Amino acid sequence: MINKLLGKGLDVESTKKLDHKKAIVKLLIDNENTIPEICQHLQLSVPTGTKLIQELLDGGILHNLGKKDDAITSGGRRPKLYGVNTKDYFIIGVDIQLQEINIAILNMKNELVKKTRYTSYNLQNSKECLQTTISIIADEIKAFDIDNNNILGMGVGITGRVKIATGDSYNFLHIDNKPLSHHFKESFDCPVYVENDTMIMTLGEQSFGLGQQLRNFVFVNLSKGLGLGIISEGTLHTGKSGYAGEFGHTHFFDNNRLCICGKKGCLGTEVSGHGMEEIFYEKIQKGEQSKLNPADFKKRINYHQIVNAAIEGDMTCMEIIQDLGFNLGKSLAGIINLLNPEAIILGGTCAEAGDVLKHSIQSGLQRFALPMPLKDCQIIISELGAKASLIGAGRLVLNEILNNG
Amino acid sequence: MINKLLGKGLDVESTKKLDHKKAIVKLLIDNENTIPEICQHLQLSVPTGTKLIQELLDGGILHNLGKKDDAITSGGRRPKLYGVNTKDYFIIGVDIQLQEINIAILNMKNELVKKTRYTSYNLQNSKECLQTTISIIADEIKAFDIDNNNILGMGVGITGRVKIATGDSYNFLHIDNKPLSHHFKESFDCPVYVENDTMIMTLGEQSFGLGQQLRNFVFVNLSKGLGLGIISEGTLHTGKSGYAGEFGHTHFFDNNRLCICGKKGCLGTEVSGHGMEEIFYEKIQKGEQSKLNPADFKKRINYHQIVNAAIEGDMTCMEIIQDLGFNLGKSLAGIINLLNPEAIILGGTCAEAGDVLKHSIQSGLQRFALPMPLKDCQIIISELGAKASLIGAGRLVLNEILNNG
DNA sequence: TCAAGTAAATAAAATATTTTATTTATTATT
DNA sequence: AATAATAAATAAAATATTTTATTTACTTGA
Repeated sequence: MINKLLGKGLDVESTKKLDHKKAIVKLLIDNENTIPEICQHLQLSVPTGTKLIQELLDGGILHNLGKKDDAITSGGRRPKLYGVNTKDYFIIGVDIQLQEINIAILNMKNELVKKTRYTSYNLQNSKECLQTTISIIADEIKAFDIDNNNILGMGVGITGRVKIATGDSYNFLHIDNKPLSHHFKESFDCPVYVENDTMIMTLGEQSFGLGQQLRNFVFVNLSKGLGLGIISEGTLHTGKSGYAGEFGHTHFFDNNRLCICGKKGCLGTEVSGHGMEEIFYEKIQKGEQSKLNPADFKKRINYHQIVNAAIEGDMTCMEIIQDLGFNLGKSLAGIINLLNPEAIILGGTCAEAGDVLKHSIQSGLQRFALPMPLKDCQIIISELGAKASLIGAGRLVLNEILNNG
Repeated sequence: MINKLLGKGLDVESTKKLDHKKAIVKLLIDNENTIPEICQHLQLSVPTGTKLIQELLDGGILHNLGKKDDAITSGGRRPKLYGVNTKDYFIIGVDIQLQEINIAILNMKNELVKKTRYTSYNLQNSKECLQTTISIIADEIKAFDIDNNNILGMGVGITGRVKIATGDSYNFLHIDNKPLSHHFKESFDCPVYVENDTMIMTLGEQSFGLGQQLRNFVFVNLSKGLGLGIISEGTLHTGKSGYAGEFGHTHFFDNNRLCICGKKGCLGTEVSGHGMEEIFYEKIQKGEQSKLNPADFKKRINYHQIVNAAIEGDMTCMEIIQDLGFNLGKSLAGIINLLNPEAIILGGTCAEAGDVLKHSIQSGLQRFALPMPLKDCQIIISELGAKASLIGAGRLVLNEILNNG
């Protein structure tokens, strides 16, 4: 699909030309630009740049956005602005969590056009679940009424371990011993890329706001579990098999809590949504008071409720968040010493706790990180929130089709 | 200098042509190659490749190495082999440690031609020490009788925090508030690049043997202190200011040992050469026996002696190494979970302990790392040993002059 | 409002690169 | 040893790209 848009028809185009075209599109995803700017950026002469852009306009992938109206100028002919076509081609972003699934339609600027959240979802490693998942996505695509030819690709973020090279999700939807991407490709007939949720959120942060400028940062996904995404020298660090970022299983506590990984004392046994719930119930058992009284609820109280109660000032819940934050800070101190990042971006559902969490993390950092790298590192609460995964999924597709596709 | 060799004379050469030439030289540093191979690798046609190579031969930077004699062939004209000129141009590698300084002459293949070790050296942050250092290096250059025009550059690895972008070493030889690279440039009149010793050793490992093939690995510099170098997705991770790798200051112990960083419980208080010495004396004080009897030595017993005694079977010293190894393994388990590296390369002077160390590290890893990433990761003892810094220093210079210079 | 100045876009000329064809060198086979 | 097969190196023709010059479009300031 993308190759047709880039002008690769029956006659073979040189790889170099194709690479240049991809580079132009990649550049225009994040910034509208003029011909001279584009040419300077790509080290091309204006005539060749113009020719390539003309071909891309003919292919329909780029749009002429009219003349640039710049307030500050020293005179001269006003250049035309070019940008990607945001109206005709789309990417499907899918975010598969344990108890919900989010589906987005993104345009070529990696902007969310539509986003739907299904909360009555239950992720499992079964054929039925795969079928349900596929039909939910299919319905969403149908509802938006896009021609299949206009779908550039699908990006999928899923919890658990994932090998991006093969599109294999090991923990969930691993059916018939085939990669998840295989099943999705069969159903949707477009390029499909699958990644771990934390990785994809990290990509989302990288393609948005502050993250764009940062060559080295760390994204903390504090949800039911605890994961970490690393942007190292500008690229997502995936490691040999794509398993990087399993921060929650660092040995940290001398506690006796058994982790899902089979070990004891993992950071994630206390520093995670799951850990918050465990600790909450222990506190209640010990007789501590909270506005969240288990007797008032049919279901087990979950970490979302604890976070909200803390925000509203509930002392017991606040304590839980603050203790968690301090320990997270203590452990992130090691990360700061190790990676000297420019920022730590706090994301995941627990990041909604906001300043309560941030300040306790900072106390932990202050105590345990080296002063020099600590000074280099900002602590930021993610502005993307739940959108991070979907934007990241879009970015994953754009990266892949414009690098290798 | 390098630009003259690359053929950049009075007439301006295009950046693209220069980039191609640099890419050819970069390729030929590690492998001798034929024209067709080079052209395929760089996506160039044979005629253009041939032309560029001819120019590089004229410039004297490349050599024709005669016909390739390949045992396995399907017939056909035998191609000529080309490689970098290893006879006329050199790089100076300098490795500055607390109590010794090593100076090497390297050829363009990043091979050690000559190596000299000065053990009566004492690194300090004084003008005198800078003067001594400069004259030691100058003598070494004079002794080898190289024309200054034939020195491509100087790479310097120094202990302590270093900002490579400016060549600033903060802890030592920081004189007149000017970067160390400035002082060296003044004295030696060639490009000078300064980096932290662990970083430069990591580069050394990357440019040698197994390291060349690895996209993700971690180098452990276990000497007097404990540092870590990270190759992430093929590039050295330096972090925002170049402070990355301060693994020794991760909070790890509940001990009361004060670290030089001012904190207590740092990993390096026990897991490091310095820590080994402290623990040794505590054991002796407690009445434990060892073939190393402090009464027999005038000077304080140092970690080199402890490592050697352990190798020779001394129980007390063996215990020290094994305890250290287990704790190092436990802490590296976090690194394996976090980075999913293909290998951990053990270097630094303590790595001479060899299998005793390796096996105890592996017990720690086995207990605390996640099985999947652990399976991905080999534990290797560095084969370069003390040469790592010098080879890394050479690689640093080659990288810099062939990327930006 | 009109020149003078500035910069983008286009056209023409000059280079550079690639493709294709040819020649040369080497190996394998008869 | 002669010939066919194979692949490198070179030469010639075909493309592509860049440089330079020219034209067009817009801004500024008299």
